[in-house]
Amino acid sequence: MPNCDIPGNLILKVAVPVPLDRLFDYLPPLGVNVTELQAGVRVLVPFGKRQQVGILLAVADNSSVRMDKLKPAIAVLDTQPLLADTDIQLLRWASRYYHHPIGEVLAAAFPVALRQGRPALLQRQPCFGLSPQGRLVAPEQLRRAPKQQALLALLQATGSAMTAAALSAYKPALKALLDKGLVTAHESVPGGGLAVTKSVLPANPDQQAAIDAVIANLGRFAVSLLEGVTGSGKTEVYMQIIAEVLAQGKQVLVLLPEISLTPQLEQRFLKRFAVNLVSTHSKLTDNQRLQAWLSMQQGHAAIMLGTRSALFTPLPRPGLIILDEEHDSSFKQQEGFRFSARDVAIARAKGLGIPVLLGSATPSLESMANVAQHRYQLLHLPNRAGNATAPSFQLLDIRNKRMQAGLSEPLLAEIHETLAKKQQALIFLNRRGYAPVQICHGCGWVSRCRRCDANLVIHAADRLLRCHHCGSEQPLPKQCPACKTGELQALGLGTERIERTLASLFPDKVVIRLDRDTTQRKGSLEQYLEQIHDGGVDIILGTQMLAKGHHFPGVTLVAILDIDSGLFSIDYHGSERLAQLIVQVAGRAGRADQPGKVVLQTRHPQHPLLETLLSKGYRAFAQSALQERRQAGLPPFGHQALLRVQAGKAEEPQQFLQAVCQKISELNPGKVQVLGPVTAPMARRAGLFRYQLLLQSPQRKELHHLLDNLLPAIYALKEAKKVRWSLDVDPVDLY
DNA sequence: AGCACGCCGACT
DNA sequence: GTCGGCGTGCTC
Repeated sequence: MPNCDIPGNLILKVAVPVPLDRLFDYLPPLGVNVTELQAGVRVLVPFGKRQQVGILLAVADNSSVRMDKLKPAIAVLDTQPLLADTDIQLLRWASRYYHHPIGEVLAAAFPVALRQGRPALLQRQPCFGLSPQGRLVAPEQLRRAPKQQALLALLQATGSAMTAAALSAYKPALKALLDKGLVTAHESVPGGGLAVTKSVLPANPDQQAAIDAVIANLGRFAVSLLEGVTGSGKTEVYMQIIAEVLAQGKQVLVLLPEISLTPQLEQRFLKRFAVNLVSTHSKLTDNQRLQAWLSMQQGHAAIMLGTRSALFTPLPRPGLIILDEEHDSSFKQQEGFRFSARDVAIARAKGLGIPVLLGSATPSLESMANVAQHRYQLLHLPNRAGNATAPSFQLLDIRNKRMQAGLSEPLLAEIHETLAKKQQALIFLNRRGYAPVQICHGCGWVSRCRRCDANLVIHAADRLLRCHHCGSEQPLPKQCPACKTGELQALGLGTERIERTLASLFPDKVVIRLDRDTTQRKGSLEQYLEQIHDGGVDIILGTQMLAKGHHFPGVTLVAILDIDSGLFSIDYHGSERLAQLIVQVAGRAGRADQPGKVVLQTRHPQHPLLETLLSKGYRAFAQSALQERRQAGLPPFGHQALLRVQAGKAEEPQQFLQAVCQKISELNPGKVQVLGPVTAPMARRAGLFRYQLLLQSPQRKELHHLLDNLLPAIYALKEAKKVRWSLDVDPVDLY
């Protein structure tokens, strides 16, 4: 009955950023020539009682909505599409693949300012960069960059000789390039010209092979995995490939897992490349992010450096996508539109017909499997650059050993020895706070969170008990809240406690703690890193963040205090993460003249994971872990989707998942396995009861076919209205 | 997700 | 008599 043709009327099909997986139809705004409207422009539309900025996806001559329900759009906000058709197709594909509403998926491709309807206006003003000398330079100096680029192209085209005329036209650009070491001037040639060549920058044979392999792929789709140990010179490989892409006049997108790594790489790139470079991350203002996005979208910038959300930046001259530290789980968005930036980057490159370069010292098991199946090309950098030797590992069996606050005596001896040689020690413990729980020795009371299935962590410096899951906190009790008489004790270890122990054991040494609590203040991490590099620190202690990217050349001893929790994780990703963590943390140590030593404290020295990893290396570990995954039918050999639910009363998620299971059985899922419903590993969090249902199939197609039919049914369930639910396709975290 | 409407308890 | 609690329903 609905489908009504409206002769002579054209209908706008608009994606609106609301959690409803459909398009909304509008009449064109008054006075707008509909035939000139293109998909990819923003439109301001009335939506219920409010206004929304939507994206026009199509103009049609019919609507399935009754004519009297159609409202005219308020305004068209752009004269040109902000997204290219290939990117709209990519986003529509991602919406289907992740089963996430199209309007929200499209919104994720835009910087906040554009989502709010601000004009897509590129300003020239707020761009600053670093000069080769590391000084902040103003816009005029940066504006020279296109000339430098043109000069490089000229040299490429004409060989080496520059005429006197070209020399005078490009004098400042040439000087800049000489300063950067990108060109070498040889001698004067007759007529007042100059012989200039592009410098051959140093690359060892492995690096050169990797560079050549990726350059050979330019202009077509291919995925390369650059497996390079820490210090093997991955960045140099990236830069030489980027130089070639830039010489071809194309753009490069570089994705990184963490904002703390962006400035480092940005400085190296700015020193090297004579082109406009922009970077984007969450510490920038909305307008700064808008400007970075627009300068890429309008082709002014040639390189964009950014985190996950930068993936969708429009590229009018796409050349290459690089995704560094590809194993890092922060490439998976963990809320809302739960996409994998790695997987979507590959889909995007395929659509654009360009190569993707994935880099890691510890590639994900998925990528290793793709190499084995010849879907990805493996490029290997097995050696550390500059003769640096790989660190040696030592498993320290701490069973029945005397410990001082988590530090065994042999480890303390190692630390003493290292400090005596004026070298630095790095100590890793992935638990912040003073102690993970407080307990009453008299009555057994424990510091439990009232809203979560978790303990309150002692934060001694703040004199607080704090929940790491919901953030609630209370003053540190001085007497037992239950029996009032028993002695309160701190149970277990956190970085804060280790810090105190180290300070008392090494009173004349400088100990620095790096965790979320000490680096919350903006710029404090950078300050600490500088202090460490200047050598004013003897012991570096910290969590996760030590494992990522930063190199500490003065460190020769690395200790991981507790690896056992990773050995027996409930999530099957645990062993992969532990192996990556061990190799990554180990990579922080050692330099050319001083090989590093890595000490792992464990009560399970015979654990097969450790034996394989330490005696045969990461690749052998990955192979055996993949073998286990294959036997268990787990990813990447099986495919998963996780339905999570939470609500204020325990019955509501239960009833919801029961109804979902009923629907699944009606839809006859074939080979799709249904695991659950079960309570989530943390059954209650922030006062909400949490449950989940895992769907798994050996065939991706079958799983997605089921989801295609199941999702509309879930939206229609009356039980769905009482809960908060979300679907996670290819989950990397089963919590 | 917002934002309405709508029908039952404690306040000026 | 109203203010406001959050259940249910809709958004072209």
